[in-house]
Amino acid sequence: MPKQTFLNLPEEKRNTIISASIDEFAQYGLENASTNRIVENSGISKGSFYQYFEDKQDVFMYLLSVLEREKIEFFKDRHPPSMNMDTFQYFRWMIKAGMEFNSAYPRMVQAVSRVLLGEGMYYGKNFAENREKAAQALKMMIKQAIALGEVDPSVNVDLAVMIMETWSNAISNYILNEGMKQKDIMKWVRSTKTQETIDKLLYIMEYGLRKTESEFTASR
Amino acid sequence: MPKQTFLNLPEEKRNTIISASIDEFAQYGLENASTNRIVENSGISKGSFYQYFEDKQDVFMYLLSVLEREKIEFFKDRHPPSMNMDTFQYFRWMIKAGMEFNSAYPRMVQAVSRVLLGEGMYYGKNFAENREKAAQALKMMIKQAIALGEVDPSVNVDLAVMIMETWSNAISNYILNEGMKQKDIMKWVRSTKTQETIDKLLYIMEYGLRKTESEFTASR
DNA sequence: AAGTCATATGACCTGCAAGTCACATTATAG
DNA sequence: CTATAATGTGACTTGCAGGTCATATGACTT
Repeated sequence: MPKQTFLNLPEEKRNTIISASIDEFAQYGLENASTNRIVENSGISKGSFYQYFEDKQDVFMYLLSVLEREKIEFFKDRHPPSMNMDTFQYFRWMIKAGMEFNSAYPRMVQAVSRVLLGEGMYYGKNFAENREKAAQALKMMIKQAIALGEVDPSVNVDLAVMIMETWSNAISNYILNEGMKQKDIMKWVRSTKTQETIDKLLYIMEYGLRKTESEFTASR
Repeated sequence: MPKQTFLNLPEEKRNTIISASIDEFAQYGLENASTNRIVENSGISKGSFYQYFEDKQDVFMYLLSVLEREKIEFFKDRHPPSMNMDTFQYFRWMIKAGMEFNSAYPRMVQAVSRVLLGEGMYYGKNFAENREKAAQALKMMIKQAIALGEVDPSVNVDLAVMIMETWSNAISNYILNEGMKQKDIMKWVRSTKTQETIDKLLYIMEYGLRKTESEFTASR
């Protein structure tokens, strides 16, 4: 975590540094990020950097914590529209709310996902707990869904977790990548077309790629 | 591509170098791979390395080409068991044959996927064509499947490609990671249990996670 | 004004990467 | 056996990384 010195800084200066760090991580990941470049781009000296942070991983951890705080804040007064949703409806709500959040903090989310998904896998177990937490929540959800008879009970729970994680990441990545190309990402995410794309993707997760008797219609 | 000097080398020496490179890429990816370490671990001198290859990317490209050659060789006399398979059956056969291949060259596949999936996304467009080729084949397959009424025609083709790529990578990664923990990866991949896991995963891709009237039974 | 403390600085250290090159060794040919 | 071409070598250069530290600046106290 950052040292007190950093927290004492005027907000503007803090933001400049954080912003430069986000850019650096988004472009180079954690391992290849350069403190020298961060320092240059935020207009502070090398020495100052090390008076603020332990090292670049410390900066990243701070980023993570900020993102988490923002997420809690964001979800604080957001609740599923109804109490009687099934697991898939709930998941859909969650994904969509997640996309709303992502489009509110696109650069930060991009930087963090790049590191977590790209290097987190191979980067010791620094982030293991981070993934573990999300996985646990999903696991609970799936167990419940099986108990409620919504998910095929013959599906191994851990496999199901893997599948939902994969889907969640894929959708998130897709929306973020496409969204970053737009001029107004939030507007784009909220557009009917994008929402329908998300619906369709989740529909496929739910019912599969194969054409069946009950068909998805984009209009509903 | 490697220089003639490398190709003139006795096979054994070539293999030592390639093997060291695979280990290096598998552990560090392309960007963070060190020619110094490769050179140490293969017992050649720095100078020799640069008489064999342009740089480490050159080595990796060679690895890619070897893998592709081996794959062509491997699939040369492997054909789907029947002519009247639908798209999903064909995909299933393809995935399973792919897993067979992976378990024949686990380290090489691991190194290559790590680089392609981990860095390829952000690494300029050096590998763009590589992905493009696979995507094109998938796209054809899906278009055909839609034409045959096997896949929901309302599904956007590019989305479907993304989904099948994602599934394919997820399964491949899962099997490779689990497989590397086993003492005999090929035996493990061929085991009934593993095959059933693959079947289940593909079944879910096909019919979705939601419990429906027609249920998958592991025994068939 | 003098003293004290937090903050800022950039030259400087070490370490390791990529890549080069003059020279040594070995193979091949005449 | 000698001359020539091919291959092998590792010390060296350059570049940039992470990280340190003596010194400077400036704000606040008394």
